[in-house]
Amino acid sequence: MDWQQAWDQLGQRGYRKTQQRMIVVKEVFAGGCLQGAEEILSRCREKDGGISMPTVYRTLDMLVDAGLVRRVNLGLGRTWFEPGGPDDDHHHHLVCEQCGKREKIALCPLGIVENEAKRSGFKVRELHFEAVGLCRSCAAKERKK
Amino acid sequence: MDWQQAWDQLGQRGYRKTQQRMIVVKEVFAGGCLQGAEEILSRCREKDGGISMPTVYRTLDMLVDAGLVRRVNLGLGRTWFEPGGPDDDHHHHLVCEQCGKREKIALCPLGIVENEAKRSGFKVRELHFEAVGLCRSCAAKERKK
DNA sequence: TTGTAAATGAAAATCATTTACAAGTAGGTG
DNA sequence: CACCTACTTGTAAATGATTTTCATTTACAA
Repeated sequence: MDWQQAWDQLGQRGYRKTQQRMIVVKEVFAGGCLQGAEEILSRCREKDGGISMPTVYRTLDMLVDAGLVRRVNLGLGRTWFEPGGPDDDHHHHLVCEQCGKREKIALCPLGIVENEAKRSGFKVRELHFEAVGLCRSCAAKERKK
Repeated sequence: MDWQQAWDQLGQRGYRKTQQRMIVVKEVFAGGCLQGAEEILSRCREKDGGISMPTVYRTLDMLVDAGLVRRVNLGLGRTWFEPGGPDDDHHHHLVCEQCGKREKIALCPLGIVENEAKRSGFKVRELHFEAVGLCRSCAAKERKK
């Protein structure tokens, strides 16, 4: 999905088509995975002029609500965003607690979780699934100490 | 493990045995799973008198470091703690985003994640794995709207 | 063009968590 | 036991991401 399709979807949901929102939507869809709000803000400002942080957050909220963007939580006190719905090819990460490097991991337990959840009538909306640890090079450095 | 064993372990690690730390350790081990720092603080104050928030956090940090308590992140802007080491019978949760109810889930993908991670030399230390969604009763209410 | 509900930015508020620092204390030493 | 000193404590302030408030502006239906 490109930003224009997302933009149309927002329109269909009754959101007003403002200049600022368009800028944010464009930038989020231009970026890759795991974009921070701060980073999105500065890219918006660089390329397109005035945008405020609250507007970035508000637009991200509506994109997540609309199922156009995923909110990713790595348990490190910050939130990341990436284009794509919850059912798209979402993926998870190995996060190095030393250097912050993030590696994609192919594995996703969403299916089995949904099955398990179904038993108690629980409806899964978001899956937080990230492994924190040490990447190869940081693990090597650690061993030298 | 009961609180006294944990207490001994802290001693063996060279931590000083202060009144305040003992109170916190007692309370954390008296509580169940997913205790918030705020909740731990107030229980400590109720039963044992003066303790400050920084001391609670500092003690929790050392318990986690010592592998006696787990830090659980549900991606909801807060951190939970529960007695038990990372390798004990740790478990994961279904978290209702509406009413906050948390159900244990038997499933744990730690093994397969470790395998997957090993391929790139990544050493897993902590697994964040929680599903957020709607519990049966909140899902029912949602449908009525 | 106009009215109005929705959206905006600046500044302030939140809220969990952490830090700085002065005052207090555990626990080894003589 | 008295003393020393590094480790701990509590208070108050800092932090940092995110959210709210509110006066001003804007999209868009009529």
